[in-house]
Amino acid sequence: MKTDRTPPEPAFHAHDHAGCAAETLAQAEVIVAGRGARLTPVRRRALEILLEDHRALGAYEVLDRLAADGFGRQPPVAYRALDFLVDQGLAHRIARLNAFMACPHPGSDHTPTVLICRACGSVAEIAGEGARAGVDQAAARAGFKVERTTIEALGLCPACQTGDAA
Amino acid sequence: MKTDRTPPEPAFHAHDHAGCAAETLAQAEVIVAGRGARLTPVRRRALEILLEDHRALGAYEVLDRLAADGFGRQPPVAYRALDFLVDQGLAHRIARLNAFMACPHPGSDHTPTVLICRACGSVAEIAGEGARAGVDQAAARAGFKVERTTIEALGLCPACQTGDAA
DNA sequence: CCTTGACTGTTATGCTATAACATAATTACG
DNA sequence: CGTAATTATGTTATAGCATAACAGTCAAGG
Repeated sequence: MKTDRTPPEPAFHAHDHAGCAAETLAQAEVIVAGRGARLTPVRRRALEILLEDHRALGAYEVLDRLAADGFGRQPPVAYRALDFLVDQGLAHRIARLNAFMACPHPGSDHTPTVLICRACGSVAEIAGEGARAGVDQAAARAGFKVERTTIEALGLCPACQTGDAA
Repeated sequence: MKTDRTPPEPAFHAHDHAGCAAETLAQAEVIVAGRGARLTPVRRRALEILLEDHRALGAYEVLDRLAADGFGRQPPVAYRALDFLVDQGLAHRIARLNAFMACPHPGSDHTPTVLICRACGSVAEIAGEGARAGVDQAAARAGFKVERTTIEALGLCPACQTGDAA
């Protein structure tokens, strides 16, 4: 049995994506069940859609896909499924993009840092504990108590640094 | 003449706000002039509006205020003024809130960390260099080249930590 | 059963943001 | 100056993101 976490640089490298998605989905099942919540068909399908690619998808993109699969075609259908996934820690909302991505290693409490490639649009999540510590420290000096952080970086992924650096 | 910067914890404390706003506005004039850009009436007024309070304002709030002052009443009026201010570093967009705040210490190149009080809605900007270093370091391990960061924290400001901590 | 609560679906609406184009003001320069 | 180029303002229209409110459905437990 395989219980170890994806290594801390899961992001922009070629990998067995079908396997990576399947594994994450399996983890999701376990996590949700363990909490007494239900990974219903819409929710599961929404997660599958997010897992198809390491990109961020807008709610309406997800909605279109869900509608095509026979689910409802109204915005709340997508937003509810996505909100559920976010609540369960199975997906993240990317504030800068008003979009959503699957969490590549759900279950562990974490403070994600999201890396967004401005060239190819791919999105990766890395451990943000270092950055989070910096935020906490600076906030503490102002007497502020941090509860949640949004840490996102825009830049160039490894593949896109060759050539189109402008 | 006073050219020194606001100290690095400008945020949630009582202060001479009229003076703080006036001073920031004066700095803005200098900065903009130094770049050959123009702080036109709408732009100046938009900045004044943002400076009135240490809060984040939505574009449409700013728009209403501008319209009341005789400027145009259509969204692009506000968005253009706000985009200008953001470009010049005189204001920041807060991704989490889809809103804007005046930069309390414009002119210096900085990586702001934005602190958002979920209780009173006040917003403060603190130096984010520590957090930024954490982001850069973690990103470098993934081979990602960071260009811009969005670092925002939601929590409780000093004043709101007494009592309503729930 | 049948009640309760959770889930899905709908209609309707509101908020956020930008494209595209017309007019006016400012600046640069011959 | 005066006129061309540029920049800024304003408008209409539309696109994109998100949620409130309500109706019907389904599953689990008493």
